[in-house]
Amino acid sequence: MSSTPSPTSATTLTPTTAPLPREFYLRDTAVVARDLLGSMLVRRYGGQSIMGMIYETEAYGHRDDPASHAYRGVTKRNKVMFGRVGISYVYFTYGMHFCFNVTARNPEYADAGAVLIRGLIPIRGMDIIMKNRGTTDTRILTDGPAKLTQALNIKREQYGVDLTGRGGLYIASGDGCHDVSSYAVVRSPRVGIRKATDRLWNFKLQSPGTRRQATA
DNA sequence: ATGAAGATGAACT
DNA sequence: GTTCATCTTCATT
Repeated sequence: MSSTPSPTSATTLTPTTAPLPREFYLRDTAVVARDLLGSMLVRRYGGQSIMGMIYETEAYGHRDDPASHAYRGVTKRNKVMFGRVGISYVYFTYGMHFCFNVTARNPEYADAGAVLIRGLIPIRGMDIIMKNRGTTDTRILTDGPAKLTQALNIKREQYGVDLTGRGGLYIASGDGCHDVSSYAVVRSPRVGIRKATDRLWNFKLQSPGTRRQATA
């Protein structure tokens, strides 16, 4: 990923920290995924504050989406995908990694759905992020779904957390931080899955002036 | 009880 | 581009 927005360009202004309201997540999951680009993931614990701007997301649907955890119906793991929207869905994968999603769906036709957060640009709490990640290489701090959970200390305890309040973990509007409208949004097939590759449900912000990459 | 796949990352060639 | 570290979840026996 050579064309992601740079950390320095996003830290020029102070962002708002107002949580996105519940209604934000009561829309088509893919629309929510796209609209989350440019918003802020906020983490507070131990008296410290970490914030990152979301630049890559992925939508996962309900029973009609064979790539989704919700495809085969409710299980102990995925039950929050069928509950209230705006809730944290954290799951463990590959024996060592956590991934972070926010539940979202249009209740008119979907009974489940979630948006996987795949990439952040660090905005605040760089020292804590580096400590949590065990590296000072700013290029690789939060550029993957499991890297960002490690960077923000998101684990099983954050399963089911309400992301619409000012708690220890929430998502805020990015208003005032960065003019996202100046970025292109690139749509691609979802990463690491082999089903439903015709759905372009991976969304990425791309810096202005960067050539759009071919996406099969 | 058991097995296979998996929404991954790091290190290496 | 390849390999491996490593284990939960779910489906099947």
